[in-house]
This record gives sequence, C-alpha cells and structure tokens, in this order.
Amino acid sequence: MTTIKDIAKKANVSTGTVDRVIHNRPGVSEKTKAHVQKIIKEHNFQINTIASTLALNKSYKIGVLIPEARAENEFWSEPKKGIETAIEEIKNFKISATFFKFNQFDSNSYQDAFLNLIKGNFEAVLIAPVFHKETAKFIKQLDKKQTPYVFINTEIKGFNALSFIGQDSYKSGYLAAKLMSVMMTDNAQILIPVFRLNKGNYSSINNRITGFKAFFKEKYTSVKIKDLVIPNFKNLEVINNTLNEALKNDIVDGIFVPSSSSFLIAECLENSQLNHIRLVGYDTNKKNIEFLKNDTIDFLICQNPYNQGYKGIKLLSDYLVMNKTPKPIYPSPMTIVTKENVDSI
Amino acid sequence: MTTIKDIAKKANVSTGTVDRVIHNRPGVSEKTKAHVQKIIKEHNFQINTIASTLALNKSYKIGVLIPEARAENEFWSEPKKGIETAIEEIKNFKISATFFKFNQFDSNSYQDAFLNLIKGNFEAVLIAPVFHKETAKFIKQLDKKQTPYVFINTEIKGFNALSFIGQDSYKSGYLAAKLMSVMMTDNAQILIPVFRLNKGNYSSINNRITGFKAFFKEKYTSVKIKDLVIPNFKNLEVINNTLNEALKNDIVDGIFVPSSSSFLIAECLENSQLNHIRLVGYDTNKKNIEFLKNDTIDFLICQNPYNQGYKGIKLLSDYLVMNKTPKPIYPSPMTIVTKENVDSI
DNA sequence: AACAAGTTTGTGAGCGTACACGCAAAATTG
DNA sequence: CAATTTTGCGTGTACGCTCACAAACTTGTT
Repeated sequence: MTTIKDIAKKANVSTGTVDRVIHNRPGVSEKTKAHVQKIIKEHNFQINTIASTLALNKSYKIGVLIPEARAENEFWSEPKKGIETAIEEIKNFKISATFFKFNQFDSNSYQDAFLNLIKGNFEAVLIAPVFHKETAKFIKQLDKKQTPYVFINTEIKGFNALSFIGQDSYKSGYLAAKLMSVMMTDNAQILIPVFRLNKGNYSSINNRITGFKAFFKEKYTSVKIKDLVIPNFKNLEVINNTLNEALKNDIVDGIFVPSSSSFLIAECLENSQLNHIRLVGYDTNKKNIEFLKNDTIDFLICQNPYNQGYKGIKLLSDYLVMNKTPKPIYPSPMTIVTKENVDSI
Repeated sequence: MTTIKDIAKKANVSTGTVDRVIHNRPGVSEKTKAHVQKIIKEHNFQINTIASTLALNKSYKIGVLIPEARAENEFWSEPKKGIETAIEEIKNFKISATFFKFNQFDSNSYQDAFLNLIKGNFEAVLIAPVFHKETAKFIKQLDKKQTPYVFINTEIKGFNALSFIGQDSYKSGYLAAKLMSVMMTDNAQILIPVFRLNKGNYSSINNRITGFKAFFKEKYTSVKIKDLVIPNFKNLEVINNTLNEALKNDIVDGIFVPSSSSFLIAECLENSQLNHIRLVGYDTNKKNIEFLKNDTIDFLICQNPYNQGYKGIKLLSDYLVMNKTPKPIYPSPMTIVTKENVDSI
C-alpha cells in the first residue's frame, strides 16, 4: 500500500506538504503542488480513511427528525431501526444520532421538534418532511448554517436537500393498479377509501391514487373506480358503516387502500364476511401482515422503510467522513408483498 | 469515549495488561484479569476498531469462486458487482478479493477453479457451490486449513459453511404459483418447460417445481400442470418446435419457467403470437426484462443476486476484522418483479 | 547589506491499539 | 538460601494521518 510517506519520499518533500496538497490546504507553491499531485496520480494513491479518522479525532452528531412509532402504526419504527443499525455500524467513526420525534398527524409537534433539532447544532440532519409548509418555514435556518440534510420517505421538491430516499408515489399507485388488474375481470368495480388525514400525508396519498387511476384509464377502461371518503379513521364503527353503505349500492370486486391502514378495511371485510373482495394496500405493519397471512389482503406494496433510515445515515456518514457527495435521489424499491414472500422480505 | 488508557488508569494497571485481558492473551494473573474485566464492563468499554485495524496492520485476502457472466445470461454479473462494491467500501481495512471464475455448465471448469482457489491460501472464501459432488470433494481441504467459507445462491447442506445467503427454492416456486394463480381461472392448464441442464443446477430448479406444484395441489386442484422437457436450450428452433408441438395438443393458459431462461420461451410465444399466455419466470437479466416490459412475461422472481455478493463479502469482513460470527442462514428476499416496478428494484 | 514580513516547507507529537521486549517479583529447584 | 526458572506486568515503538509549530527560504524596503 502506498502511504503519504512514500509519496513524500518520491516527491522529495515532507509528509506535511503532501498532506497540504491532498486536502487543498494553502501554503504550497503551485510548482510543488503540481509535482506532488502528479506523483499521487502516478501511484494511484488514496488516503487511508482509517488512519485519517483516527488522527482527526473528530466526532459527528447527526440529528434525526422522524415521526414517533405508535402502537396502531408501526411504520416509523422501521426507519428508526435502520438508523440505529447504521449508527451501530459506524460508531467507531465517532458518529452519533439524536432523535427528535413528532406526531405525524400534528403539524405543531413537527414544528416543535424541528426547532429543537435546529437548536441542537448538528453536523448533519436526517428528516422525514411530512409537512411541506412547515418544512419550508424552518429549513432556511439549516441552509444558513450550511448543515447538510437528507429527506426520507416523503418527497418534497424545491429544497437544497443532499438527497431524497423514498418511493415515487405515483408509480407505486400505478403498480398497485397492475396488481389489482391481474385479479379483476372486465367491468369490475374498484373502491378507493380515503381516510381524512392531515395535509402532510395528503400529497403522497393523492399521488398514489392518481397513479392507480392512470393505469386503469390506460389499460382497462371497462373497470369502474369509485372514491369513498371515510370521515374518521380512529373509529372502527364509523369505517364499518361507511363501507357497508357503499358496498350495499354496488358490487365491489376490489378495494385499493392508498395508505398503510388497509388493516382497518380488512377487519371490516372480515366482519361482514366479504373476504372475496380483493384488497391491495401499503406497508408491512403487523396488522397488515396478519390480514395478508389470512388471505384478506392480497397484495401489499412495501416502501422498505428500514432501508430508508439505514441508507440515509450511511449516506450522511460517507458525506461527513469521506467527503462523498451522494446522488440527489435514491428510489426505494417498490416491493410487492404477498402471503408467500412476506417472511423473506 | 472510553479508551484502553482510561481503563488502565481506573484499574491501576498498564495498557499492556488491559490489552492482554481484552484479547485473552496469557500472562495475566486471574486476580487482575477479573479486576480489569469488571472495570471494562462497568465502563461498557468497547475496542476502537479503527485504531485496532490501524495497529494490526494486517491484510486479508478473500477468494471468490463464482460462475463467469456470459452474454446470454448476465445473472452472475450481479453478485460480482455486489462483491466489488463491498470490497470498495472496506478496502481501507486492507481487504482484497481475487476471483476464480468457472463455466456454470461445466463441472470440470468448476473443479479447476476450485483447485486454484485452494492453492491461493486465502484468509476466507466465498463460493457459489453450483456443483454439489465436486464441492464435497474439495471443501475438506478448506476445512483442514480452517479457512472460513460462505455459500451464496445455491444451498447445499452438510458442510461447515459459516453462512448461506440465498433463496429457499421450494418457497420461491410456491410464490411463483401464487402469482400464476391470481391470473388463472378454474380448470386452467399450466406448462412447465424444463431445459436439460446439468445436474448442478438441477436441485434448485427441481425444488422450485415442487414448490410450484404444491401450491396448486393445496389450493386449486382443478388446475392442470404438465411438464415439458426441452432437449436443447442452445437452439431456439428446437425450443420453438417442442413448445409448439405441446401447445398444439392443449390449450395452455400459463407457463412457469423455473430457470432464468424465460426469455427463450417468451421469444417463442412472441413468434407464434401467443402473448396472451401468462408467463412467470426467474431473474432480472436483460432479455427477461425486455420481455417483461413488452408484457410477454408477467412476473419475474428476483433473487437479489447483487445483494448476495455484497452481503457475502461484508459478512466475511466482519468475521475477519471484527470477529463477528454471522448467522448460518441469510434468506434472500423473494422479490416480485413486474413491468411496473422493475426500474426501482 | 541588513532586516522585516511574508511565503513555503519540514518536524514531531498525538489519535487508540497491538505487540515485542525487558525487568522485577514470585515460585521452584538443589 | 543462593541459583534458576517462571510468572506478571510495564514500556515504548509502530500503524498512517493531521495539524500546530518551527525552520528555511523569498521578497521588498531602507
């Protein structure tokens, strides 16, 4: 292995000078700089990150702003696990993470958490920007401090994020439609129940619906798709009544749930013994998997949330430690989950 | 951060003694050993891998035995890429890989490559044990040398492999059947063409078929499944004729190709304008993707070969550098691939 | 020519760990 | 009880890189 010492000897300079050249530090004449650079190239020298981190003796603190995982929706426990695994892997580089949690249905708690995050003065930041407007409001302060930030899960545009890691919601809706289509026959009827969620999630759920409808408009015009607004998603009875009312009027062959709450619909279908209705939804939370396994849900599309967290941290660590600039977008795979492969995902 | 020095001070011993205790080296009295261990635990001290690797100044050579990627079947280029990425990530730990390639249809080339691998005297080895018998013949020499080895892709049992990384072929066949089933109606006819491959691959292909048939036997007994042996898979005309002959006699609704060569069948279907026949196959090679995108192939099951290579190397590096013993099995996800999600996989 | 000021280059300690070496104290031997 | 061996432990250097500081060399000015 070529070391700085070797390069110094070949170039007839000291290791200090080589170090200055490598890191583009001032105080080197153009002449020797060029000379050293030439020799570095000739020997294909690359710095030993191990020795470098040891010598630097620096520590990096990463701030993480993601929703808290709730009992009824464990989605956000997955990114958290991914983040923790990544941190565990790189803790030798003196990288640590501090979590700032918020309620994903309450924009105020998002703002509070964001402010605390900013106060923390982190070297880098990982954000699930669930709320668009509120993000716009505070993100400037990170820009000002030149703090690099990465977005996961929710894609919002027009910011200086280092990277976005997540799915294209439109495409994932389109995929959901494909899966639904293989189970449908001509003139089938499909229902899309939408819970009244807050605006934050609205955009990606909307995109999924748009993608879903686009597929059928392109390929199977005989299939009819109806929307169904469910006023309250906390109360199973309300869901049950609203759904049954809708199912009374029409013969429904398939239901597409554009959120991670398909288990709520599944439960209603089971109660009304309507399990023959095909069900496609999102995310592999515990309850969804339960209904997937007993054949009430047919397909789930998984966003690989664990990996979003893991990758986000790895990306930032590479950026901080190795100075590697990441790609602007890392699309999360749209993983199709069925009863038969759920255990291997 | 707690360092060896800190521990030494707290324990009133020298860093050398702490080092001896940490690594279980001899020359420490039971009394001081216990004392130091207690303090290590109290402070939750963990060794700094960065500093350790630097001080050790050791280099590790990993031997890799995988099939060469051919133009008509790029499957094995994926694990190779994964391996190369992993090596790139950990090269600072002075870990390097040497490839030994063989023709996956020629057991002699496997044996030659294996012998060269053994000669290489590697610190660890990654193997795609395509040929069972031949593996049994040579693996003992690795056992004798205490060289740790990891298997990827092909699961063969009864060896001392550190880990296996790959799919459960039976389950993946079962999954394929599920996907086929959603596209079938009662009394459908399904064909399973089998190319005359060498014995090495035979076992996993066989398991896929068994899994496939098991699903229908359990769930849809009205569906008929027929096998079709195709004598030569190098000659498209032979395939065409054999297939057309079979399709003449029966009305076939679906074809399950239990190997990565579904593109061959797809091409025949296209030529005979039989694209309405549903097609489920394996692996996302270039040609398969082509036919997936033009709707001739409906579903592919992907083994995530890239990840198998990547994970295999990471595992061995963790084992060598950090002394972490991996799990015996890492099941590769059975990824369902359609036209709509292939670009995000 | 002498000196100040600025520019360029070299030196050496330190990051945390590994391990060879050496020395003292304890244990064994005759 | 002295001579010898064994055991237990401390010291110092090395790994490759960073950075503060010191040293050497330029340049410009009087």
